[in-house]
Amino acid sequence: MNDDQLEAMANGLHAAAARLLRMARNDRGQSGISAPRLSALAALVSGGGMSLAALAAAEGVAAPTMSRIVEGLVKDGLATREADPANRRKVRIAATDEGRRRLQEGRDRRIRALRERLRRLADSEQRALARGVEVLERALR
Amino acid sequence: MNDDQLEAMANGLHAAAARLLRMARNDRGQSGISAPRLSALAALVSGGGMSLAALAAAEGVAAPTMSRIVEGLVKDGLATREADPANRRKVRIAATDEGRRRLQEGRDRRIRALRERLRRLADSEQRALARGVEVLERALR
DNA sequence: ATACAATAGTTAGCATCCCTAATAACGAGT
DNA sequence: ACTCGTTATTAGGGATGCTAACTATTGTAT
Repeated sequence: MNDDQLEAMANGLHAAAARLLRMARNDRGQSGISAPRLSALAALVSGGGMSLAALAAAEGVAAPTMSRIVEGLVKDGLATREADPANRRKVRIAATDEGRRRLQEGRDRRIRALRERLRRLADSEQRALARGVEVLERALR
Repeated sequence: MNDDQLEAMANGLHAAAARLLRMARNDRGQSGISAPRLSALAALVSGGGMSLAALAAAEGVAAPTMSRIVEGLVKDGLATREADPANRRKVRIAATDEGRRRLQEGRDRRIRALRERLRRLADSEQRALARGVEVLERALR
């Protein structure tokens, strides 16, 4: 594909991501957990326990920002924060069972809403989109 | 496609959107305009001048929130805010030439970065993704 | 061993962003 | 004129994000 075609595609992707983002933001109120906390919690669940710096890097935010997000998670019983025995400067942050449960609930709700939209598509469109998503995941990795 | 397949696709889409969102957020610092302001400015440019309520609805935020975003845009010379002559309760918000220029710059940079990633894909993948994006736009409309 | 530098987190302070509730200004109907 | 609805702004509270400054711990060099 030529540059113009690639650019048109990039444009469409950008617009679609913005729309998905808005849907996710509007969902935020339902779960009782803000988007940044939910996202950090997801990183903890999928990546296992990790240090603050690792979590901050994974989420693309500065350490102080993550420190406060974790503070909120701990206060709400969704994560634990304990000193690393080997290196007492480090903290080991991990999701609690409650955190895992709440995360699953929130994700389920968002995914379900999205799934309902996808269900309305024709079968050939669904397959085309599935293929596109596969490619997109590779492209963004 | 069955429910499980649709759900897997929704999951992938969700993850990809989160990644795109993060890329966009990290770009924010380059333009000197925050994401909400950039987004509101884009709505003004594409939709022409509009009232505060219309802009707030278009962006999916409450009126007071949009009032402050517009305040920032006006302060930075990116938009104008003037009373509607026909109904003096309303304000007519519009992008300035400078606003249009800055928006274009920011969007170009983001789109360009995305385009470079897409360029690395095989041609068949590019076509598959283009088709997927078309479908996605229809699904989200 | 002591001094100094590097690393890991937290605190402090500032600028948004987002909301609801209350307020101000205007327009329309009685 | 009075009242009610509409439109936008102000007030106030909670989060998120940053950089700079601080504490605590660990590593290194003399």
